[in-house]
Parts: sequence; C-alpha cells; structure tokens
Amino acid sequence: MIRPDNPLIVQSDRSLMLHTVRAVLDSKGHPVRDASGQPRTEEHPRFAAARDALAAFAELEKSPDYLHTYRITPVSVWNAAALGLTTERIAEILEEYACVPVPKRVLDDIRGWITRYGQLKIERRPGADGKETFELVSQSAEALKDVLGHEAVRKLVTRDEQGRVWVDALERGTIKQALIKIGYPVEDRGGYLDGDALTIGLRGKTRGGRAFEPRPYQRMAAEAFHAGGSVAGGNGVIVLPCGAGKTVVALAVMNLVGAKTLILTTNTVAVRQWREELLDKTSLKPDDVGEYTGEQKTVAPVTITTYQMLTWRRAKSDVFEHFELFSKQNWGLVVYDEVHLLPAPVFRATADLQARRRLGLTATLVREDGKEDEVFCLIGPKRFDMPWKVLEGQGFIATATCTEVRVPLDPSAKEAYVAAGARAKFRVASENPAKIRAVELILERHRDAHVLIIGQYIEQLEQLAAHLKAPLIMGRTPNAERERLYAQFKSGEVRVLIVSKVGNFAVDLPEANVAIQISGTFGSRQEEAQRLGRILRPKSDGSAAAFYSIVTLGSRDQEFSEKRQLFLTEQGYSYEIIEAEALEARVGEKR
DNA sequence: TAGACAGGAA
DNA sequence: TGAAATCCTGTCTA
Repeated sequence: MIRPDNPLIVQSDRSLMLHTVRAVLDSKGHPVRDASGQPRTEEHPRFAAARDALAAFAELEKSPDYLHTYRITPVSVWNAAALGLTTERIAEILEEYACVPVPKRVLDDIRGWITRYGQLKIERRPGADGKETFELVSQSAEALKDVLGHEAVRKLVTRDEQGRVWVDALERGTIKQALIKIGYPVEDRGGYLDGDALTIGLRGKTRGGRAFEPRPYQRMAAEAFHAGGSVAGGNGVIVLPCGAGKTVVALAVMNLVGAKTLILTTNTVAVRQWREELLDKTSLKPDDVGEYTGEQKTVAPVTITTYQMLTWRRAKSDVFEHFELFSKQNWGLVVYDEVHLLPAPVFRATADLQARRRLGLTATLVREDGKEDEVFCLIGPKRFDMPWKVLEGQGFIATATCTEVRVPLDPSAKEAYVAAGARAKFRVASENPAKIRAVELILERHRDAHVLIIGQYIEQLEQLAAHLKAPLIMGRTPNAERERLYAQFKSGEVRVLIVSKVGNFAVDLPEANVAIQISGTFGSRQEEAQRLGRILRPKSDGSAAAFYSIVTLGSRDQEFSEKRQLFLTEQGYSYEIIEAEALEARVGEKR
C-alpha cells in the first residue's frame, strides 16, 4: 500500500529512512515557497512517534537534518525479542509508518533471527559423579547440525553415542560467544547458584537524614530484571541515562535477590562512591561492605572491585592472581557497572561468572567496536530502558539544550591542516585556536553558570587554562588536588573547571549546568552521551542545562562530530547549529 | 607505615 | 584512524 503521508521507507538491505520534515502545502495542495523560492517545511507530524517506535528494534545510523537512517541488526532484533516483541508486532510498526510497501525480504530476515533466538538452549543435567554438566539442546535437529558444522563450536562440545551434545561447565560462556558469532543466540537455562543469603534492606531515610525511596522507574527496572529470564532471579542489562540513578536500581535488585554480592566497576573512585551509596541507603554495616583494590583488599559479604583488578596478571604470566575473589565468598549476584566497557578477558578467565545472577548497568549499549553481541550473550539481553526524554519530562533528569558551534579554521592553522595527512587533519582541526574565542563567548552568555570544559588534548587544554586562568584537571593531577578542585567547584569558589578525559567518568558534580566540549574522541557516541550526562543531574531550581560542542567548520572534526551526536539524536535531542559569527552577534546584542 | 613515583598492560 | 587515562605492583624515601 502506498501512503504518501507516512514518513518511513523500509529498504530491502534492512536500512530504514525516516523523514523528519515534510513540505508545507497550501489549500490546493501545492508546496508553499518562501521568498527565495525554497519549499517551506515543517516537522513531520508522525516523526516523533515513529522515532520512538523504531528505537525498540533498530539502531540509528545517520541523522542529517531532513532524513534519519536506521539499521535493523540481529542484536537489535534479539534485544527486542527478549522484551517480548514479536515479528508480527515489528511488522505492524513498520507497516504503520511506512509510505511504501515493506519489502518481504526484510520481514523474512527478522522472522529468521527471532526464530533463532531461543532455538538452542543450555540445560543443566545432574552429573553421575555429582558434578554439574550442561547439555546443548535444540528444538530442531537441523539447527544443531548447522552449528556443529562450525569448528569453533565443535571444539567446545563432546557428543555421546546417542548424539546428545554436552558442554563443560568451564565453557559455558565461551560457547555462548561462539554461537552468537554464527547467528545463534542461545538461551541459557542452566540456572544460577543461589549464593549465600544476605538480607539487604533499603532504608527509608539516608544516613544523611533525607527521605529515600527508589523512584518508580528504578523499582520497575529492578523488578524487570528480577523477573526476567527463563530462570527466575535474572540476568540482563538495565539501560538508563547518566544522572538517573543506576546505583539505586542495583540496590533495589540486591534487596530483591537477597544474597552476597560482588560489584565490578571501572576505577577506584567509583569503588568508593558505591560503598558510600550502599552504606547511606541500605541496612548494610561498614563491616559488610568491602573494598578490594590496590590500596585495600577487604572481602566482605558485599565486595566492590575493579575490572582491572580481576584481569590483572603478573608480567608474562597467564595466572589471574585475584581470581580467588570468586571463591572467597559464595556470591549470589554479580553487578557489572558501566557494562559497555566490559573487557572480554573477564569472561575468558572464569566460567564461574556464568553460574551467578548478573546485572549489567549502562547508559548506552552502543560500542564503536561492534561488540554489542558479547554483552548480549554473556550478561544477557536488555531488560529495561527508558528514553532520556521521558525522564526529562518527569523531571528526573535536567532539561538540556544541545548546540553545535561551528568556527572557521584559524588562519594560523590553515597551513598545518593542508599539509597534514588524513589522520593528522583531525587533530589539527580539533585543536583549532579559534575555538578559544568561542569558549569565551559561551562563558559570557552564561555568566552565572557552573561550567565544565571538556577536551581531549592536553596541550589544547593547557593553553585554554592559561588563557582563561581556570584550573585544569587531567590524568596526572594528584588525587588530593582533584578532590580540592572538585570541592571548590561544588562550593562555587571555582566557576569554570577544565577537565581532560578524566571527566568522562566517575565525576559526580551536581552543580554543573553548562558543559562545553572542545574536542572529542573520533566518533565516539558513547563519550558524547557521557559528557552530556555530566550536567543532567536535576538542578535544585529546576533550571535547564546547556551542552555545547565546538567544531571546526568543514573539517574532519565536523564529520566526526556528526557521528558522535547520533546516540543523543536517537534519544530525541536535537542540536541547534550556530556559526561563530552568529554567536558573536547574539552575545553582542545582550551586552 | 605512608606517600610518591616509575613501569607495564591492554 | 590515535591519544590519553586507568589500574596494579614494586621500590624508594622520610
């Protein structure tokens, strides 16, 4: 059926094209033109609804002004299937918004993937010698034959005389990875070890004396996790924006599971923050919560450690020295903070982890290295997510405006840019000295704001710090100095703080309401999301936050910037684009 | 015994 | 695509 009023085109290569605008028509149905003869456009009335519906099973690929493109991938469909979306429902959504017929091939592909999801299962069988054994079972002999045709799978299993296929407990994670690589996400019904029970109560009041209760969506997320999966108790990933309180979701899950818990996170600062949260909001006593890091190695009923700690090996050795951590306590739950950063060796190193309930937390599942499938098969599917804009609407995260400021390349850098190779061009454009002027203008525009300036290159940041006479925090800034500066920023003594990549994570600065990004990591969508996240904690006065990204006009810098914005565009943020001159004029007016 | 710093890893 | 940050351990100093 042809329905020209609809915004979506589904192409047979499984890419989707979504119109964001449509032409304005007069009463006779002719396009209205403006003074210069250009057709006038308005936002397509079905765009927002289509965008929200597509987000459930497709990934946003490109988002120029008028046309967004999405792609349907196996992992995006499996995640949808895990949430209960059927082929029929996906077909309905596509048909509902499509302006031309949906190619049958696309629906066949989707049906094929969804059929494969759960076709293979891992079941636990009591072993003769009391040991655990696992059987790989299939709904169809054909699928089993198909996967056993792959050497990567064959070498991980043994077959007995009856043709049954057995998996060693040690290979439980490895085989799931091997199977998903060939397009068979296996349903792991092997179950979990319960672990030792531990009562973890949630306090009605924090130790700081403030009333505390998980927000409705935090409770829903915890319940979705706990109920999710084929074996009660759960494994999977909760996706929530930065600033939305993922830690509280984990506390609520721990409360539901009620067992000894191991928490894995990215760095020691985060380890401390987790410990403080646990002590502040749960019934756990200081002795119940252990920190296991380079500085202090305490194992307690709830233990917090870093990914690096787990995967650390002595030089040229194959021995993971801290794996004893897994056997020291009988864990019932493992929490993976920032699960999108999960290093694969964590899994190769131990099979034990596959036998525990596992909760992954993240703000975004997208990775630039395309390894989304590893998190999917080793931790589990997405159990819950909530669009950023919905939380913004309910006031749980601050409203934010995003602006891309385009500045021309400074004459002093032109020669270097032309001379540079394709790779070096990005750096030259990123470090464009003309960006300093733009920063000054933005600071003038937000005179009373608490501003974070975030960048990638130390030299550039040092120059800016000298120019603005603002403090700079980078990797080699000692911890004591960092804490002092963060405290001054919180108290308002320091209004403008410049941070390097250290600012991407584990900085909780609720006061910041303006962030200026002056350079970023190639096309990292994740980084952009994290940086916006820095200013999303709701403000006490309910005011809006502003995010600026400064890029060099018409350069490699601008190309990568477009890519970085994709994730946030998918979440419904739109970037206002303003050129340096216009910004100058706008600030000038206010003077 | 704590703190500072170097070196290696991924 | 490449730069920066992180962590851990071990050694040195006071």
